[in-house]
Amino acid sequence: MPDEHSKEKRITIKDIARLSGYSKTAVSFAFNDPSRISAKACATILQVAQEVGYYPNPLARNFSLQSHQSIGFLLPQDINYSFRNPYIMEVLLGIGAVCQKNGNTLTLIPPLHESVVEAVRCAAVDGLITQGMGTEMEVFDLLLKRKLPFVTIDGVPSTQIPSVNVNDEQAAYDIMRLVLAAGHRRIAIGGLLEVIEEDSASQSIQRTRLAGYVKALQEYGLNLSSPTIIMHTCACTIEEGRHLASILLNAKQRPTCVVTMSDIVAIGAILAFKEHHIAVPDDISVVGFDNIPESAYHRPSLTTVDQPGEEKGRQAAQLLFSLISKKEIVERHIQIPYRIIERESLKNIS
Amino acid sequence: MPDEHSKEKRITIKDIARLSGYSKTAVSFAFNDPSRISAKACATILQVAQEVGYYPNPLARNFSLQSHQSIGFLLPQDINYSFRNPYIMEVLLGIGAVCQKNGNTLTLIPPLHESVVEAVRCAAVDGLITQGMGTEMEVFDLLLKRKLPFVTIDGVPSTQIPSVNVNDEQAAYDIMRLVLAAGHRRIAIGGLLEVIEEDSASQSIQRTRLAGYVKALQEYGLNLSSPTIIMHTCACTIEEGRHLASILLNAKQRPTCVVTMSDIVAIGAILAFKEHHIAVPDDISVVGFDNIPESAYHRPSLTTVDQPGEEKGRQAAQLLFSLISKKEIVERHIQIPYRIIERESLKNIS
DNA sequence: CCGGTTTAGAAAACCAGTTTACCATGACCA
DNA sequence: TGGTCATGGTAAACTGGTTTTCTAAACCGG
Repeated sequence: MPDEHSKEKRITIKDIARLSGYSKTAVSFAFNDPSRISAKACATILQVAQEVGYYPNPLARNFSLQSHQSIGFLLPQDINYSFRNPYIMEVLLGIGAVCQKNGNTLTLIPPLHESVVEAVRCAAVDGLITQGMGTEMEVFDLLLKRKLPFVTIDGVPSTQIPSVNVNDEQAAYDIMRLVLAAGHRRIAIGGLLEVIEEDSASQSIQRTRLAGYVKALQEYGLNLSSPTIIMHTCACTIEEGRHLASILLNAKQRPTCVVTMSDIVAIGAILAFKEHHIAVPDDISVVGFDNIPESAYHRPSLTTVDQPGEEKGRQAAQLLFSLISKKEIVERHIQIPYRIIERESLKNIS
Repeated sequence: MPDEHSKEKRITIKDIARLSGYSKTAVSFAFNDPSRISAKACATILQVAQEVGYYPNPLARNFSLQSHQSIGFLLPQDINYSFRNPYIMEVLLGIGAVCQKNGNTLTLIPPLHESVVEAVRCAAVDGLITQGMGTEMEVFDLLLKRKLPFVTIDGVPSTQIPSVNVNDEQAAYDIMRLVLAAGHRRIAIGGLLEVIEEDSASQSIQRTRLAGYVKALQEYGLNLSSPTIIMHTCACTIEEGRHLASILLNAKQRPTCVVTMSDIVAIGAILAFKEHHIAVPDDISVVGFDNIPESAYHRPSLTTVDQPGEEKGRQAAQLLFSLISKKEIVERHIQIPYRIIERESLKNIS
């Protein structure tokens, strides 16, 4: 007898029905709607359940109710990528707070077998939130086909897809104007810039921001092809920020300011500059995007765009729960205010 | 007609069976074990499924398989508490990486109706990981009753419960010795110290660490009742760290060193000291525990105990998956090495 | 050409709840 | 005394898959 409990079966609602002398229905009501049965019956059933340690099986219950009591957060890449970014943690915190309030859990959905689509197919959630996804039509099509409600954060606006964003183009415009007004003309831009190829099928928030940068540059007679504008693709990690900086250090003509699309990249860049004894902002200015908490404490503190991640998460989750419960939706496209935060990392050189 | 699709029912395996001319069984095999049916049948079925956009319902599938394809992370308190602590994020990252590798999702389980027990009852997961929970017997009893595999991180060791820890007592001893060797005798200790009341029913990791502190203190002829030792209860948040500092500022005899049980608390304290123009470490030393990434970047950098959160998460998750799959368990109590990290925040005053 | 094995597929059981539809019983009332 | 209604409870249907068991046909060697 290798396992003395091998015969032991899980206790089910049937057992409680048998033990208490009532029906399955009665047991179900005892747990879910006591008013449907007499107080005596309810007490008896709960008593029996208590004694044998029974509680309705969550899996069966969810199946029967056709609900998971959980919403998902789709990780577009490897978990390392998202979790190392404090901005995303802020977003997650906001989402989590709403989940908690609504008695739901929050399911983090990493790519399955390296595939986001596969993960979405199998996602056991009542709805989900994406962050930073461009127009990955395969994913969205699948979600629509599965009739799974979803909300995008930092996705591409102006579609039928419910979204939460700041006005990214305007924010990008504002910060680039600030940079230009500070006298910078040799400017490096770091972001996921493969989108630059004018392939309109691959929209993304980075491109939206780029449009804002361009608008500002044009007011100063510059554009992305100007010889003093350096563009470099760079994912949102601290390492990529370091890498970006090292590239720029070796550039023939070093830029006077690095405009990044993420604070974490900006901080990575600053760390690398420091290691090479390039002073920020005296030798080179750096600006970010997001305003993560660290940006205020960091030395030098970071000039950046404040977008409230927690608030975005909260709003997205609230919208998602509205969609799930088919409540009347007031507004499917939520825009959160942003603020330009001027701090130490941008120096006026004019 | 308010909803033109109101009649529309979800497509099920039955529909595909009917449309393809095969049985439910065949359809199931087509998706899960194509070798059980002919290539032709499989192709036909998948073709039909593709056309109508069918994919097995995850909820029903999980129910049938009696598996959630997900493990849980139990948030012992409000989500704000955990998510604001980078150490816990490190742990989560480690857990998440293993989930991703195993094709599972990671479910964050906040308290349900303010109750952790209730949350555990309803948790739709195959197993779960707790962090920083003391001997909350109600929760553990419930888990055992539900036969839900689980692993504790930073829990109380020396029980039958699978656990992942560093040697907390030894680590606490080591860092306190370092503090004492640096000449400090007026020492404040910040942690969840309600456990000090000798109520052995309420064990916790904080108490384990306290034992290590006491051991070191005794070697210098001190103990927790010595007039120069100040104890103050303090949860693991940056605000509590600030609060701790403000308390100490008003103490009759200010300590020369603050020993905290968490870097986040240490950083909070340093921020508050700074605001009151108390220099760290010149006016007062501070040491932490965890060695979160910020501790290295912070000014002053933090003397602390390095415990690899990500590694702990990874090990715990691996252990949990072993438990779930009933694999032979090599070791149910994993101890991870720690290191004392000497940096700027502790000053030698002897 | 016969008996045994393999293969392809189908029927039915199973997972563990919730919910609908219905049936007693007794009270109340005309 | 018969009709209506409220109460308390039950049987059966339903959620949508997977898996076991079984059968018919194909295959195969002697």
